[in-house]
Parts: sequence; C-alpha cells; structure tokens
Amino acid sequence: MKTQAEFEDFVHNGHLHYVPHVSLDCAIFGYHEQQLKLLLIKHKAINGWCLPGGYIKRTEKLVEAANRNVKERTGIDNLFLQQFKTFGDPDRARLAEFDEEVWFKATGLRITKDSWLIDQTISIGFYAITDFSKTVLQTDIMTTKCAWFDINELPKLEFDHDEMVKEALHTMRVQLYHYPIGYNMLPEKFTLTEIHALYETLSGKKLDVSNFPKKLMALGLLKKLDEKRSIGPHRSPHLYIFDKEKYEAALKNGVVLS
Amino acid sequence: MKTQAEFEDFVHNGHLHYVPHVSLDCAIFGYHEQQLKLLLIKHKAINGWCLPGGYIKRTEKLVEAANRNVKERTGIDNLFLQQFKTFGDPDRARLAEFDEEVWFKATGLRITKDSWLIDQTISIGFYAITDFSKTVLQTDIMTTKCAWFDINELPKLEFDHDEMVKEALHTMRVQLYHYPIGYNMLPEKFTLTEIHALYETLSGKKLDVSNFPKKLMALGLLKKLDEKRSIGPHRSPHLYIFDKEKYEAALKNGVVLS
DNA sequence: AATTATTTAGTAAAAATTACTAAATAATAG
DNA sequence: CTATTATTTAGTAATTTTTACTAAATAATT
Repeated sequence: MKTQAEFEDFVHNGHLHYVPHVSLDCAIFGYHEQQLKLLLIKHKAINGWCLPGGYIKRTEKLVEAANRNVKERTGIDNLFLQQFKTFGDPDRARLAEFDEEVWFKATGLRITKDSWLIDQTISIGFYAITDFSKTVLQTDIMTTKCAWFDINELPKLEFDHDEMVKEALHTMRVQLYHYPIGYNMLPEKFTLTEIHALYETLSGKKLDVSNFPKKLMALGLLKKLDEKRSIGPHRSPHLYIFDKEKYEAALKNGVVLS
Repeated sequence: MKTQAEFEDFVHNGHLHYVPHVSLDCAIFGYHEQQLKLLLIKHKAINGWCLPGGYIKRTEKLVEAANRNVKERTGIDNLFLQQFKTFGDPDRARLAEFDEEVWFKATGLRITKDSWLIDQTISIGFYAITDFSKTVLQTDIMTTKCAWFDINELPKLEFDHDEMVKEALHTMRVQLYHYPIGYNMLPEKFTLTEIHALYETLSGKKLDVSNFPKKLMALGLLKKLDEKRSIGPHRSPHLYIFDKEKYEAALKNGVVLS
C-alpha cells in the first residue's frame, strides 16, 4: 500500500477483499553474527511500537498471507514460517480508545466507528526467522518506522504484542529442536562453528563446543565439502552445505535434536 | 440454543453478539477402559459428520468460548483445553455449495447468501480430553446427532475436519509428554496400571509395564495412598491420587516425560 | 621455524534408558 | 487350608545416550 488512493480504497472497500475481524501478526526474528533481533514497526495513528501485521485476503491461505506480510516488510520471500498461537481476548486491542481525530490527523481520512477496521479483531500469530543483514526494510503509507531491535532491549509494545513476542520466542525455541533451521540465516556454505553459534543465539543457551556440532552432523542434513574457510592463524574449518532434499524432508517430517 | 425463536435471533442478529468470520472447532477425545473415541455431530443442513464447533461471543476469551462449546456438548466443565492450530484456507468450507432450499427444509428459515453466517470463516481448532463414560451428550436445535466414534473407525468428515482431527491428534500426542494429564479421565483414586493404560491408549504406543509407571512416579505428581484395590486372585495394586498443587503447577510450567 | 587459537577426532566418565528377573501378593479353586 | 494363579512392583543388569574432557591437527602470522 503505497499511495493515498490505495489506502482510501482499503479503508472503504477493504472488507470486500479482506476477511474482516481477523488479522495476523508476525514476530520476525533476525539473526546475524550472534545477535538476535526482532522487527518492530510504528503506525501513523498509534504511538508505540507493534509487531508488523495485516489482514488476510479472501483468496489467500493463512500462510500465504503471512508470507506476503513478511515479504512486504523485509523484501525476503519464502522464509520458514510457523503459526504459533491465535489471540482473541475481547480487550486485546483496546479499541475503545480509538480516537477519530487522531486518525484524521495521522491519515487525512475520516474513519468512523462503524468502519470495518474499527471492530473486534482476532489475530493469528506467526513467527519467521531470517538473516537481518540481508533484509531491506520497507515502510508503507500507514507505517512511519520499521526497525530491528535487540531481543533483550525491546521497548514496551502496544496491545497484547508483548505476550505475542513471549509466545513466539517460546515456540521458536521449542521448535528449534524439531525442525531443521539454517536456510536464510547462514551463507550457503558455512562452518560448523557458524551453525553452532546460530543455535546458541536462537536458543539463548551455551551449547558444548565439541559435542553440539556432532549432534548437528548426526541429523544427516549437512554435507561436508572439500573446501575450507580461511580464518587467520588457526586450523581452517571445513565448509558444509545443507543437503536440500533431506532438509526439505526434515521440514515435513520433523527431526529430533537434543 | 434450544428453541426456534432463539435460533431465529441467532440467524438474524448473531453478528451483534458473536464475532463474524471466526469460528472454533473442538476435537473432543474421549477415553474409557483403553478405548479412545472422538465426539462427532451432524448438522441439520449438512449431510456428513463434523467436529462440534461454534462462534465466539464478543465478550468471551477464546478458551472460554471453547469451554462453553465443550460443556454444551458433553455436560463437562473445565476440561484440559488446548489450541492446536487455526485453519483459514479460502476453500476450507466450500460454502459455494450452500443451498438455500436445503437450509430452508432443514431449519424452516430462509437464509440468503448475504447472511453473516454465509461468508468465509476462519476457524480456531481446540482439543480436549475427557472420560466419555461420564459425559451426557447433548444435541441442540441445529444438531440431529451427536455420538462417540472409535478413533480408528472415523467416518469421512465434512469440510477440512479430517485434517483438523489429524492435527489435533498429533498435537495431543506431543503434548502428552509436556503436560500432566489424568483429571477427568481417571477416577479420583486410581492404580498405576490404570494410568499406564491411559497413556498407552492416548499415545497409541506400547509403554513398558515396569519402567513407565516408574517414570510417571518420578514426575512427582502422584501421591501413594495406603488403600489398595481388589482385582481378583492377584496381588492388589496400591491406589494413587494426583497431588493437586503439583498438578496445577505442572499445567502452568510444563513437565518433561520421556 | 615457532607461535598461536581454533577445529575436531577421540575417549573416558556419568547419566539415563531399557530390558530383564524375581519376589510379593491376595482371591480363587480344589 | 493349601496350592494355584496372574498381576504388581522392587530391584538390577545391560545398553545406550549424554556429557565432560584431552589432545592432535591445522594454517596464517610472527
């Protein structure tokens, strides 16, 4: 949504193209060099920070809608995307606080309380993980800011988004041991130390420097290359790639890592 | 919903009391004497079997709405209830097949395609487990049948409910090892053999007759009583009860069983 | 050529799991 | 009243998995 005309059409006719009363919110985790960040945005008409989110087109599957949202924000397609919980407490959005004047000042549009936008909304939470250094953050006509925050220095979020982040992080950390991860977060060729660091950062735990890479290898998803990486005056580590086929199969059937 | 008048009000004014476009469906698992069953219903205007479900009141939290639904069907309150997934494929309900005449014959009401009921709906899936021998099944004005089916002899279900059952069963079997279960499924006082059989049936696996009860005990949720149960010409097993406090704590914080 | 920090193979110790054995038991049959 | 019986349950041995630790291999730099 880039132009004011598009936005006006969205406000007045959105209920014809989107499913009313239902939205989705995305906790997009970003990893890079042992840092874990979260993508947050600011809406024009809302003071604080929020998770990026949006509505679901009437022609879309849920995961397609989530993918569209993530792509619009980060420029990256086909991330690992997982539903983690649906949120529907009647007071979750505190829309009673909706102020017509604030909206008008922010958007230049008069939206009344009977608009399809101003009604109770149940929101489906998804999480995604990507390499934040590869993303190109995008704002749109309704968004003033869009930025990465360190996971340990998050501001207080609007609505129930604090709880969403808590749940998303929890689900991500559980699923870390039941799905293969790495695509989009590592270079195509990587060392065991690099993927080890990725798991340490995402899980928030120290993982044994010798044993954990062995466990990773035992999953059978990694292929050892003949190439090595030069890292200075030390033994050069081997490079690995994912065995695409086995990785895809593991995404479907799950894996068990301890 | 028991009277035609209530039903008419629901059809014409339901959108004022319920959140439109969103429903929930419940996979209610029933256990008794090593049998695992699933509760299914038949709607007046739909030919095949479905999961019981309904709409969410604008004043309700999601889990409250699910609880109301389960209680209305089984007569049992406060079951262990878990969200497992939200379903929103645009073609999930195939409502294009809606036939005004069929509806009129079944309900005595003329519902047109612009009714709030006849529009794309996203559905939140919950599962519950109870002792099916303790339930009192209820139909209402829209439901012609309500019955328990053996989990291995399920009929083909309407809409996407086959997939819902598959996902619910999968989530239930994973969560079996991360939440305490037993309340509502066992008598207040039970033997280790009885709870062992419960876990075998729910998980669908054989669990070692000597080791598994030891693992259960190791969770620290069971209190051994001085009483025993008479079971014929054999050694009498001890009776156990749940330590309510520890059980509640485990529901909140989770447990790990292998 | 020596130094260096890291990778990585290997193994020993500890813990957890699984498999198995057998004693304890209490109603029933004879 | 005793032998029989099938089940419960304590105990332990065998196996596997996990964790902790050691040290060799390595390659750019000094």
